[in-house]
Amino acid sequence: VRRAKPAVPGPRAVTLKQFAAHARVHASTESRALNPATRRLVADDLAKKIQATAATLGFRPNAAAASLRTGRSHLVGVLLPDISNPVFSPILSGITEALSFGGYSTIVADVGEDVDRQLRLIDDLRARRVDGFILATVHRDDRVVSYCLERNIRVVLVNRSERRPRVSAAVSDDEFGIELAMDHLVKLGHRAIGHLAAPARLSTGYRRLQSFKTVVARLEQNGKLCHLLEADAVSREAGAVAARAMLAERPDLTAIIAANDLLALGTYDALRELKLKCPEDVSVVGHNDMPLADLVSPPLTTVHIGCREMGGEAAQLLIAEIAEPGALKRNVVVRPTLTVRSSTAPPRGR
Amino acid sequence: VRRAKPAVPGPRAVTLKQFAAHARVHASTESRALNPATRRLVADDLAKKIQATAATLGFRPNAAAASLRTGRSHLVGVLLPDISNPVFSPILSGITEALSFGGYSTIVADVGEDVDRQLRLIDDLRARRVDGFILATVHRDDRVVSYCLERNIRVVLVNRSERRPRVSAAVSDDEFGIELAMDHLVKLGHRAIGHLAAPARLSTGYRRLQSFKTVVARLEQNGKLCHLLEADAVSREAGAVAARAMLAERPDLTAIIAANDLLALGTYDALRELKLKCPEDVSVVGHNDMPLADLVSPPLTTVHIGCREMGGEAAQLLIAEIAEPGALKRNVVVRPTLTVRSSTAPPRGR
DNA sequence: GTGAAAGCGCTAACAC
DNA sequence: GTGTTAGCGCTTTCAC
Repeated sequence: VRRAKPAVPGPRAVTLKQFAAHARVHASTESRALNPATRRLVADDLAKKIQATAATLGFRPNAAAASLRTGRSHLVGVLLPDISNPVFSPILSGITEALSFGGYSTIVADVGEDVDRQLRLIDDLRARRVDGFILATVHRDDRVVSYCLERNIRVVLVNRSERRPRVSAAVSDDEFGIELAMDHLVKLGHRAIGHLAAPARLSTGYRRLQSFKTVVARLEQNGKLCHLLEADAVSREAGAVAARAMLAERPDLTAIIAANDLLALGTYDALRELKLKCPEDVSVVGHNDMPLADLVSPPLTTVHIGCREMGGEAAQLLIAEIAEPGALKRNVVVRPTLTVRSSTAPPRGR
Repeated sequence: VRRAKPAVPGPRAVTLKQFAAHARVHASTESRALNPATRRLVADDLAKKIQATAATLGFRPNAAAASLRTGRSHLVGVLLPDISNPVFSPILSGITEALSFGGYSTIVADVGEDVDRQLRLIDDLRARRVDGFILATVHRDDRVVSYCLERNIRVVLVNRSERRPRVSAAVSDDEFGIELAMDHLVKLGHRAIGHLAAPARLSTGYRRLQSFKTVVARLEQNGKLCHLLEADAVSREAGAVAARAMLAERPDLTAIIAANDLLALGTYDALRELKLKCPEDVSVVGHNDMPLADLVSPPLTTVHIGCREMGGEAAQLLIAEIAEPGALKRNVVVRPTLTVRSSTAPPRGR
């Protein structure tokens, strides 16, 4: 951190005291009238009058002073692994909407996968006395979560979750999503299906992979027809690398289920290189239905997740956690659906 | 705003005073050693020792208390018109990176186009004593900017700018971008070119449109061959509506320059409906080169803007503005390039 | 239902 | 170069 110039202090704003004097009431009364939690302590008509003048004159009490006094900030930190992954737009949008409805502002940090950086950011935001965190970054066994738990920091998870249910989380039903994808492909006639998994350290990678195995077993078909490969990262590039490797080893595959849309797009890249056509030669299914998934070529068949909804649920979970830190941890699971577009078709020769 | 439950206060953390006692120094010395701006007031070895222990024990002074004392918060508010527009990912990423390097955290608000909502959010964040704002929302004549100027709030603009140079801004060279697009199409042999403009209340809409007119005039070609239409909004849907109208009126157009990528994607939708092929029947050029522009079908030829860089520049401008509020306003213009992909080709019959 | 007063934790002017 | 002290603006206990 570099601090270039000594930053001139901003203009001092009107204080509660000044404003109260103007309205001919005591600062305490003013404070009580303006705070939703204490408003009922003030005579109803007086409270209304105070709120009205505050609204018209645009007076807002200094949040830093309030925070110093109360130990709470109405600020929430959100840690994202990769803001340029379009799937986080609707998640973030759902989070901020629900939080702002609850009176909270959101500080977003794009921290990447580096756990030490994540920890540093947690400390930065803790110095700001944020009331809690929403993590979209967690591994199945996450040091950041441990760190928060040890320090009594309120935290919930979104999209990804941990192996152990130590904290509340809002996630999609990963197993069911893969079932939807598999059912769809099997109905189309595919038998040699590959799964391009996300790293197993991520719940989305792990659980979708497990589900794939389960479904393969349940179908009682020849498991050898299917194939598995884990990508090194969640990105288009990692998807391309993994898909290339998978198709090199198993050129007989007629369909690939990617653990998410970015990996699916990487698969597109690999297919293009290999001069294979999608869906004619290989069908591809994604996961998440991120914005623009309908516009890529071919439009991507993918497991649709209600991301805004999931973000909103995570926000609610955090608000509940802040209100009652000891309460039981909850797991909110949103049910995905399959959005069929043009990247899937019956296999060649049918 | 609803406040559900009375939110239990978080655990009180270690104070500067306690921590100073632990290190056997006075709180003032501790404070000075920990603050980059006052570190030089403390004996060098002592400062180093204090910083080291603070780092290992993870001590951070309460930012709310510091903010109350200094009137500054090292918080910046960023107002976006539409977080789900992928072009804002790299802009935001550039902003937060540069700001965090300067010691600032970022509060992002997705406020839409509603000016009253924007004003309300400005007030919310002002109550938090943010040190300044970066606006990606402005109109060519913007009430929010006026509001900030009247109240001495530090503010800079990104991506869009105002008609008058009242505040600093980081923008792309809109005129040059259109020139690049036009040159490209003309070289391919197009003569009947349409421009799908963004709303003229936005600088990007206005300036790209003006540039289109200028270039048409300069080419001394038959201006009547060209065509203009302004979309109602910056969205794929508005782009589809406008493109449909444009092609209904002028079926002879062989190319369309959209004022941005979302409008270009809407144009794709319209072409698909009309059973016209891109680029065979109609070439399309976008603007911004947002993430995934290379993956849509066909891959979009578009004016590439260094969005991360632009966001970073905006952050620098705000940091300068905070340090020296009276200083001359600056306009940082990043120069775009043309990224040619597959949505442009020579017109039919050549 | 309203007023008085203390104090949250920090920084910066001042004293030495 | 370090210590002392006052006070930023709010909330909340207590008194009335």
